[in-house]
Amino acid sequence: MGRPPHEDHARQPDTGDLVMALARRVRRAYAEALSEWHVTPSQSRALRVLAARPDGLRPSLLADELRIAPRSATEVADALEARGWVHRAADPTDRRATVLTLTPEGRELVGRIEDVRRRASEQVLDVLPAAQRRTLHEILTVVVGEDQ
Amino acid sequence: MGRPPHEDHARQPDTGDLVMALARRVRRAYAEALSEWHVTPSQSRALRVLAARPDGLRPSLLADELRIAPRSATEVADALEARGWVHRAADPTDRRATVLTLTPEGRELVGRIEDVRRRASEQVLDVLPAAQRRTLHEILTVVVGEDQ
DNA sequence: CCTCATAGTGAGGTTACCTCATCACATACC
DNA sequence: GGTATGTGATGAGGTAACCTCACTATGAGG
Repeated sequence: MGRPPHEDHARQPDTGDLVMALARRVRRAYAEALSEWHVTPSQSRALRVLAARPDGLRPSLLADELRIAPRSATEVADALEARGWVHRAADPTDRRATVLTLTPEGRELVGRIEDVRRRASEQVLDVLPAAQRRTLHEILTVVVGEDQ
Repeated sequence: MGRPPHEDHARQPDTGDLVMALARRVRRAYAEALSEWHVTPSQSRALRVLAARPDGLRPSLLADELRIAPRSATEVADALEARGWVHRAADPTDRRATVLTLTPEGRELVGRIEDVRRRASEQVLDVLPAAQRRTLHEILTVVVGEDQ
């Protein structure tokens, strides 16, 4: 009963490996850029989501977007509020709920971070000629574009 | 003093974003596969490194390969030893040092995991036609191939 | 042999998550 | 309109996977 391919550890990385390796690099470059403003990666993700929702959103919805537990979204919101980047307001339509909005300082920061982040990922992809970079972008759009 | 592009939150994700999103998927698929054997991702990374070094290696070198602190490599080794997948032996050439080697069970497990892992990443990339998948692989090889 | 570097590890901390329990409020039902 | 049941946020407490710092045992060079 054969399962032969165990033996060959002639390790040619598969595409999944490569994706992971590249992601690690982007993450590193990004995190380094972020550390300048003392923003953790998880905070920056939340800031991005909030920036995309100018009307604000509830912690529970933030949790959905970040794909984390509601309780964890509260935590991220705590941190961002403590830094003065988000504001908690009572939801007028539901007195249990809270609405998170970026403060002006938060919005300002998101703008700066966004620039830096983009630059970080460009830097990693710089080794590619423009045509390949475009191709990569297209292909990735297809893969990621599936379901949401 | 212009910094105009802050305004356009017409969020077209950049390539870095896409890479991260894809990596998240591969990671998810992989982690799910791993959970079947109750192996954590960090353990699986260490197992892979050990499998590539049949002569065994010291915790400090494992740390280098995994790009984590030496102390953390000790921890991973502890966990793997407790599960019976690696063995700690005294280094005959240096009495301070330890050599980590996979046990037969460990080697067996690595083989199985490797199969599953490959399958998981294939599953994510399945949406691509073969030609694009090949192109993706090539491009990623270029980007990642730079310095190790 | 004495100093200094190195290998591994104990102690204790951090980040970013988690679950479970609790409380206030909302909604549905009779 | 009161009661059951659900939902939003959060307190309490836990975990994985890292980290730094301090310590011990050993090695290596002058």
